[in-house]
Amino acid sequence: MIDGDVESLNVVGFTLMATNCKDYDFLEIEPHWQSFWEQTKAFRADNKSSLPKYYVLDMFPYPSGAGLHIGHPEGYTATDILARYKRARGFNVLHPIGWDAFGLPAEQHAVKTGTHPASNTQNNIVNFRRQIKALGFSYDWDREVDTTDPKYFRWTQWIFLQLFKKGLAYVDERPVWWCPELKTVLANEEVIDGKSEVGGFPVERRNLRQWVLRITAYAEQLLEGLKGVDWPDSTKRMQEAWIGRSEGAEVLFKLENPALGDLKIFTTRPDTLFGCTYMVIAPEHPLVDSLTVPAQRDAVKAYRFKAASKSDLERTDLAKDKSGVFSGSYAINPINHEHVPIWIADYVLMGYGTGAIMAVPAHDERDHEFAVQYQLPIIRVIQAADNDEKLPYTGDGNVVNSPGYDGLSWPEAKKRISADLTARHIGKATINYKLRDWLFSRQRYWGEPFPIVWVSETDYRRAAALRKDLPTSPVTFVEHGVTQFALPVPDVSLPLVLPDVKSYLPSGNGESPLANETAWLEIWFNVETGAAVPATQAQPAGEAWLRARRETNTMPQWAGSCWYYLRYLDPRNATAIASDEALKYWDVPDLYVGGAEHAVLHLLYARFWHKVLFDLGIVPQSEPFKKLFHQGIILGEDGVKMSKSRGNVANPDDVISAYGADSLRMYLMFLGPLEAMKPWNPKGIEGVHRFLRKVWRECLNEEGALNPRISAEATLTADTSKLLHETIKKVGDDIEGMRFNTAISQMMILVNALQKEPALPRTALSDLLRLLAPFAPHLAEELWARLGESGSVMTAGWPSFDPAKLVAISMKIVIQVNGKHRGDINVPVDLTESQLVELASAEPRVIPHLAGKAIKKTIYVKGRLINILV
RNA sequence: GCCCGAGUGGCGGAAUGGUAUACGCAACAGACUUAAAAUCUGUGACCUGUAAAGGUGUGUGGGUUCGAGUCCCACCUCGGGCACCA
Repeated sequence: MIDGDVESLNVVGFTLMATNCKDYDFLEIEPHWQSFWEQTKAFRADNKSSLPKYYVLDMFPYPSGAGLHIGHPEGYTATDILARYKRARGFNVLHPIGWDAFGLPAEQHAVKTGTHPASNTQNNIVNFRRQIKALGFSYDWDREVDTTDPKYFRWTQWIFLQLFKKGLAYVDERPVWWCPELKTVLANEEVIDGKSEVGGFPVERRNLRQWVLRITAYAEQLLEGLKGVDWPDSTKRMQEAWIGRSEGAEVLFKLENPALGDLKIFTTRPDTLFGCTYMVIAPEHPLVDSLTVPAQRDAVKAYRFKAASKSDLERTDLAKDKSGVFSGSYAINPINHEHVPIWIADYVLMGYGTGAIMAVPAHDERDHEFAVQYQLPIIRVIQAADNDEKLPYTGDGNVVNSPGYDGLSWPEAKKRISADLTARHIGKATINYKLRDWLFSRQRYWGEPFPIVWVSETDYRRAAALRKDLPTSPVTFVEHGVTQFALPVPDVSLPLVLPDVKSYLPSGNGESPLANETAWLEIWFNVETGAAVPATQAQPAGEAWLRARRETNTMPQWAGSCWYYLRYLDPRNATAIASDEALKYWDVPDLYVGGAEHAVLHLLYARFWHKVLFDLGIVPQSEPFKKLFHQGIILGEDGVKMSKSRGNVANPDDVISAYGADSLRMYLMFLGPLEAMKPWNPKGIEGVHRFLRKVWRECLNEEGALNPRISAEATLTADTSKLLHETIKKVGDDIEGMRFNTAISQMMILVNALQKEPALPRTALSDLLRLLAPFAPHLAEELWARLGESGSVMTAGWPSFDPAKLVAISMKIVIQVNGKHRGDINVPVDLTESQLVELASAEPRVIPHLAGKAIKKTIYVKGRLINILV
């Protein structure tokens, strides 16, 4: 439907029209109201509004062929309740959905069937959309995004170009899984026990040309930014551990052979420098060859070969046994001029620090294990406070055996030694991170193509003269001895779409299927317009035309999901990722709900991109997700993770046809705390379904007409009236605190009480339906209309409670004697403590416990309990 | 190994340091019905006791407190994350 058509629907007439079913026929009611919401565009969010805004975001799904998993509606129901609640509270709510639709399964499907992954993806999206709409979620469907839509990924490519121009993207050789039999690169999940998932062929590590993003440049900011966000502590800690900041020092060790220069090491414990008895360098360290003496050459060569053939996984699997080989060379400890042997061992990683360490076996467990195995000396330099003689000792203590520093506490010694090394120009305090740069390319078809072409050095110079937007230092890669230069396509030529290919199989030489599309690949390229013609044709006339080869890598699935929350703000904008006004008005999501499995990667990558966009002045804030919440996993009936092979999968479609979407929504929320892991119980849904039917019967009689107990003049009994106000308060508080299970319990308690009322005021039911509407919106709409209320229940606002009604005239006081429960009494609220003690002491159950004893002390907790100590 | 989180009826779970087991499921008994379904009412931790009542109970053992499921210490079990990070 096109904007503006809404008027012609005669919205008012439609609104008042409920179904006329006699009993709770959810199969008729739910589609009816879904189509009402859709046709009236009831959930459209306006980018201009005087209302306060509320942006609530779901992690958008990957539209798999299996359809919606029961875990999807769990989180989606939670955010939908909040969205509907906030609307009722007068907020302009943005609640969008979309599809994270690039990815491996669609590509594998294409390889198998030969059909374009786009068509399979679209089929899956149609199915997902149908399922999500059947749940009655209040998404603004005008803002739907699809990461595989060129109008969307145009901006994914554009953001990549901003990173590229800022010097945050580069090309390097990186190891990937390679299957010689299949002649293809495999993803981690396609490798099972060292064999390919398809066919079970052996796989190996092989270096291939990859795009890498310099996320390490943002390590400090990514760490710093965590302090200000409202996230689960465990997630923050995981990101902190992933970034892995550690403070220490780089120290230069001179080598015995001065011609070889210095060996630079990183240590977090410069205070233990006197305890260094040997050095270790990684097998990949550039100095390995020159440090290896002739007598050790064969042993080192064999060791290096063994280490190289090990995957990262194997290297860490073998973590228990230390292995290594002596190089034959020595380094000189700069602080005491001792000569220490240099070993080569794979427990030192080239990718961390400097790939070389000073080993202090007395105070490091790994060094100690290694030293024991190879009989290397061990020197204690930290004395344990309790004189613990056991080594290795990694606790606190004072420095010993360190002339000039003895007696200092280790942090003090660390400071002093670092300073002394700095002064002598043989070391300096440094910070290291575990965080690695982000491998950002895949040798696949179904991903965003890189908006990059490769040209010769001469052509790059010509391009640089015509273009002002190239990075300060060019990105290059040496292939077959020739240096290639990466040239970005002009922004105006985006999107760079995927060409159709004859086969979705990889090229066979480690490149994506795109490498086989010669006409697309080898081109004459216009550096100013981005236009291209196949290189087989004659070179077009003009300065701007260069000979180029397109980049054949595509981007990983993360790319599209790194910024989708921004696109929702202004999804049809053709000139920017979103307008400045939209970015300012909606700001970042007020709440982001999704699985904890994304605690590190997605959330870290998206934060990285956001910070880059912030530095470029494109977004107005430095963190994308203010508040984050993880929903727990829903397990199968057997208490085990749902999986097809176990046959314990619950299908939302089946549940909807048996009980309705409202029951499913209610049950998912009633199951337990949203963040908890909980088993699915098909019987349990009966309970919430009965509750909804009970609500129906409170409103309507068996003929579907108004329940005769309802009238405008009726009043509730005092207790139920108080309960109604308590419920209004509690449901609101619980929704804000995301405690949906207890909100539902409270509504059940209220309805149980209403059932016992002789007469029902219409206002009480109107309040109840407004409380229920975020949870069971279809039923609430239907009953709202049939109760004769005007408009949609969603526009009726949130009911308010009267604090005065919450105050009781009498109170129940629990009596304790010596902390033990001995009954309770109902007393007026204005009773004093001494009056209360007097009354309590006279209670038949209490008397025997006080008999013959003097009251020593009484403790009165106002309105709750009196504890008498004897 | 290290870092988190969690252990409460037959089950899912509830409980600002203040009546442990709300709400729901399952079960049992009863009402309505020719019958069933639906609906309604009631029962429900353990030990002693006819009962009234008393005692014991939130993974185990200690502690703080007038009072602990809740706070502190140690341990056990389960779940999640990380894993030679110098």
